[in-house]
Amino acid sequence: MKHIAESTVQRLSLYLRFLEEFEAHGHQTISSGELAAQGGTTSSQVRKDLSHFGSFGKRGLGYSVGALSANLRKILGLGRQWRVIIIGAGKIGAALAQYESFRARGFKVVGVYDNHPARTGHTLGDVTVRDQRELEADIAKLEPDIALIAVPAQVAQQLVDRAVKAGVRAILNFAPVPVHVPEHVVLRSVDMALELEVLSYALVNRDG
Amino acid sequence: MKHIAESTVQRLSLYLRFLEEFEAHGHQTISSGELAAQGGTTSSQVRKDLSHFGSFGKRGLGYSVGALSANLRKILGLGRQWRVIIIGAGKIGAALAQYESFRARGFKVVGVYDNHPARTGHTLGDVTVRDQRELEADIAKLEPDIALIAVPAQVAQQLVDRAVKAGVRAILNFAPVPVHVPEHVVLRSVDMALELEVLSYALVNRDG
DNA sequence: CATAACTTGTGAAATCATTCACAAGCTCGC
DNA sequence: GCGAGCTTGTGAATGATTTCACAAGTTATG
Repeated sequence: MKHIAESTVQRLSLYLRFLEEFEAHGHQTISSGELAAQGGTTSSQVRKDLSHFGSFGKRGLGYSVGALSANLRKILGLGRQWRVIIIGAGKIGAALAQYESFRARGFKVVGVYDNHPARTGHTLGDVTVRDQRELEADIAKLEPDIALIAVPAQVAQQLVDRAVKAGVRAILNFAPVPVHVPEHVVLRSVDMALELEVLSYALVNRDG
Repeated sequence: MKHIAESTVQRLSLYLRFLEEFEAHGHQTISSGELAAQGGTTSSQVRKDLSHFGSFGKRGLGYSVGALSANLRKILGLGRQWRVIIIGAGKIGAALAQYESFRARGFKVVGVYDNHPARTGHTLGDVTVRDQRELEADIAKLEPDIALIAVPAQVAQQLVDRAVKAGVRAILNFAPVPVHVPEHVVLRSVDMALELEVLSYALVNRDG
């Protein structure tokens, strides 16, 4: 398959959410224009995005809400439950461990790790925070697909390295520092401080 | 000034961090290649990014670490302290209220709001959670520049609308739903569930 | 001073993403 | 069954971003 832009994948994920809302409201079909309006994009964009994966609509009618959701779930790999561990049980890590939208979308937190004795042993959601020294053994046992990194910037890279070495294939980094992973590992980052700086730039440089 | 791509602004923000680290290590100058290596980009990219704003380097030598940081801080609008309010004091909102990297970068949390009686009155960092009914009056008084939205998806849009109507000019949305703002307001979103779905896609569609 | 070794700044080229525009297909009403 | 009214899927055009390639400027050395 030809390479798909990351921005396309993000939009597919949004489309799926709107479809689920539509489904809940009992709608049977939806047009590219309606999907576009929700996500703040254009109908052409929606059709182009979907066209990379096949023909899901009916001309003159639109898309079947149920069928398109099913296809998007398949494309996005959401047919299964993904196993997630969280490294770092500070404020952010703890919040993520209990974040309802993860569970709702099939991402199950199977482990939380910290190296601070005051934090281990406590229960967050339905897992107990364990010592970071258990990380490698637990990854071997629990076989998580994804690790969320929620530790201070200075130690983020070394914990990414440990998780990757132990077999994790995808990393979502929340530490405010870029981290590096080998070719075969998928990486994304959420840098909240950076987002604020982009807002700062926009406030100071109102262009339009 | 010609319009600057958002991706450029994000990179500038990263460059600034590296420069500060370099500064702390006592280095005087840095080349575009060294800056690029840190951020996982190319030296051309670094030079092109900076060239939109002026000529900051010396041929043959590189960039003065101190001078370039100062310029980037000015470009990004980080010379001042920004006032931030957080709407929603659940797990995520509470974690954001105490997030050290915000403060470190000049973003000061001046108010936190929730409509849940069990949450109001508690102190997070150095502000006390107040009732959401105080929102409009407080915005008029505190004049925050930026509002972080950390409420459930169903009520995100209405709180964005209230904040905007009361005078907030920039929104950082953490609710897992797209929200809409008028022309004159700056908006960015952090959608953590969506990030996981992009990872899911990448894991299922290993292309390269 | 001349040369070697670097490094910037920047047009031009290449790549990537979005928008346009329209033929083709479907449904409905009569 | 036919025309009117929609809507998709998609090549072509446009627009945006990144990479390339190199002239020009700087430092260091002898």
